[in-house]
Amino acid sequence: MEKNTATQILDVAQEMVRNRGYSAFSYADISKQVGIRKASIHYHFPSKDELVKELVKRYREGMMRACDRIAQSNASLDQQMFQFADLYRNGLKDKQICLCAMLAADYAVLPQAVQEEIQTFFQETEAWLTNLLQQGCDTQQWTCQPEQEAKGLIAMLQGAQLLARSTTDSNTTFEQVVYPLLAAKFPSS
Amino acid sequence: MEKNTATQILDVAQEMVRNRGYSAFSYADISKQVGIRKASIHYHFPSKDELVKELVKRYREGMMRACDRIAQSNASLDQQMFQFADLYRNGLKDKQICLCAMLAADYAVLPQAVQEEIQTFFQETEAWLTNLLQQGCDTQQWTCQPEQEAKGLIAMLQGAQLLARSTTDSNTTFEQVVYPLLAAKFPSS
DNA sequence: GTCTATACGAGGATAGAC
DNA sequence: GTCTATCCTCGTATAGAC
Repeated sequence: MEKNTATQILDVAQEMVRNRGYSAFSYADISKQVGIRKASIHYHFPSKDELVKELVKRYREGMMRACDRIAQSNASLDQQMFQFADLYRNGLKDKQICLCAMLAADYAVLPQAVQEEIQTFFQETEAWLTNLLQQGCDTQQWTCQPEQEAKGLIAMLQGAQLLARSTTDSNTTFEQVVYPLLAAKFPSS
Repeated sequence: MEKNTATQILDVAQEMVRNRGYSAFSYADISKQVGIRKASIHYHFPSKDELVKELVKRYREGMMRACDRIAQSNASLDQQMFQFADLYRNGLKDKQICLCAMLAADYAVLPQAVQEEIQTFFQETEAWLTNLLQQGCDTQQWTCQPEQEAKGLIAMLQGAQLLARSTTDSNTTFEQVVYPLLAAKFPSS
């Protein structure tokens, strides 16, 4: 099954934003990779702002679907923790960081609609993780303050991706940082 | 004592890069704030690449001086830990993140000379922090694997700054994440 | 050192033909 | 839906006068 043009545009745009940020990608860049003219992109996405807003929305929804798949699996809580972290490691392919981490850096230059999507992304992710930690708390597997802990973990995951960018062995860096810490914090029961 | 023009340019440029990133600031922006014409900036910094390279160099050296001041104070190891974290919290004024965190995000579009400066920044910071942790290890105050732990802490600090950007109460967010974690990990002796 | 003037390309966006 | 053609603005950078 072939992807429609709008989807192709979003796919290419996503890769570019994650690599270069909001200000450093252009319709011309997309044009080359998708194989249509600049003007044609405006048919699908009237403005750059619109395009990026749709992009973040799609990304956010995909993230929540991935989280829900984890929650609905039969995995133990600590396994779920690691699967969540894996979302970030797998995202790191080709040194690309999380779309919303990149856009959090670019926050000051984003149109308001996009800023709001970003906020929602982090709120939802944090809420999901808080819920997972709360379960571990309830069953006395882990001692923790779920909300703070959730914020801290997300900070570490996003930060680890950022650091990994400027390192030759990016995957190694990420794993070196993240997995030992998780293993220490969330022992399997 | 008045600042010379080159310093004023760097100061303004630093604020702009930390706010908007490498691609989203221009000579025109600096021009307005410093009060000279675009062309005059080229006298001090022939190209944007040169300017940013100097900027990162200055920032890196300032960071190392700040770290050395901490190390040479009479503070206990855990106090030094908190003072190090404070460098990041204080840097967060006006939601500006660490210059090198921003440029780590922009890494893919940076000229090579700047990429190398960034790498050096993180290497030096990590080395300094590793050394501090090693001391705590040696005196058996903390049990830890200094290198991994250093990477993890820096990741968390940079990540916390990033998250704090897209939050209304940025300082609160940062402190909520960072201080409880430090207090737990590095109890005062 | 700073200015004016200018070159030249890239960026986002629109109009109108097909 | 996609194209060509075009507009206008902004970006980096240079030349040369003061």
